[in-house]
Amino acid sequence: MLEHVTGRWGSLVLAALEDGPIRFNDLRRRVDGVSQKVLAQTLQALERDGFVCRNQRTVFPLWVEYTLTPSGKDVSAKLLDLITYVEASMDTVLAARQRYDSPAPAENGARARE
Amino acid sequence: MLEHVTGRWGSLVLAALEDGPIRFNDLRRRVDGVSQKVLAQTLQALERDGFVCRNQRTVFPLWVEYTLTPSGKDVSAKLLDLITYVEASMDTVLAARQRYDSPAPAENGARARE
DNA sequence: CAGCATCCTTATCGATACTG
DNA sequence: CAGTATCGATAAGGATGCTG
Repeated sequence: MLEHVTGRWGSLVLAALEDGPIRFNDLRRRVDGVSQKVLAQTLQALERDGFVCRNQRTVFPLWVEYTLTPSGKDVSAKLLDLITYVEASMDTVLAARQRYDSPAPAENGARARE
Repeated sequence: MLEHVTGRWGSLVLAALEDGPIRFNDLRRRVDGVSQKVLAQTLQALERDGFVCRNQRTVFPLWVEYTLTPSGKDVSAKLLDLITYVEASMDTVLAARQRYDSPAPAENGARARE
């Protein structure tokens, strides 16, 4: 169940829902890269868990909009906090990766723990 | 890169590292269900991203311990906030699932519970 | 102890086509 | 528009055996 919210798509969908009600295809465009199949699955899982609310219009023109439930908002806020932090750390992370990927550093006086 | 920290194993590993330095096999026991292969992969990804620090003892008895870096601590804290909230919502979520999974409510007049 | 290499089984995802 | 159904590719994950 944690994976529903922390997983790749779950977190992006919850984040995208932050800005209010949104319809399926708009959401799909917003969450760039998600296929409609996966988006449907993700939304169903989140709805089942009570984090998003599905609101269907049954007369023409018909559409479905999704919103966050109260607990969905809580989760989404915490998620966004995390995502924002991680995005802000991008540069640092990329630098860390280069250090990690580059050839072994020269030996100076410092040693690993003994 | 976000998936490294939000993914199933990444988040659990970061959360497990909250309590301070821990060795590989202890970590493996702590993060219940992770295989050693996946744990090694996860740790490498997190180390590469600069969220965890690997500290290897090169003399006998040899072991490796992992700790959170400063940014790792930040991420871990935010993650733990989320995990704690989600865990606390378990009951609510399970109830929501039962509602979702139960047979469709009658369509005219008689409504399920609303 | 920590971790790599290999094989093999699943789960996940994308593309496509079709329905209410 | 908002999905469902099916198929095939591919990536993730487990089991086992081996190494510094």
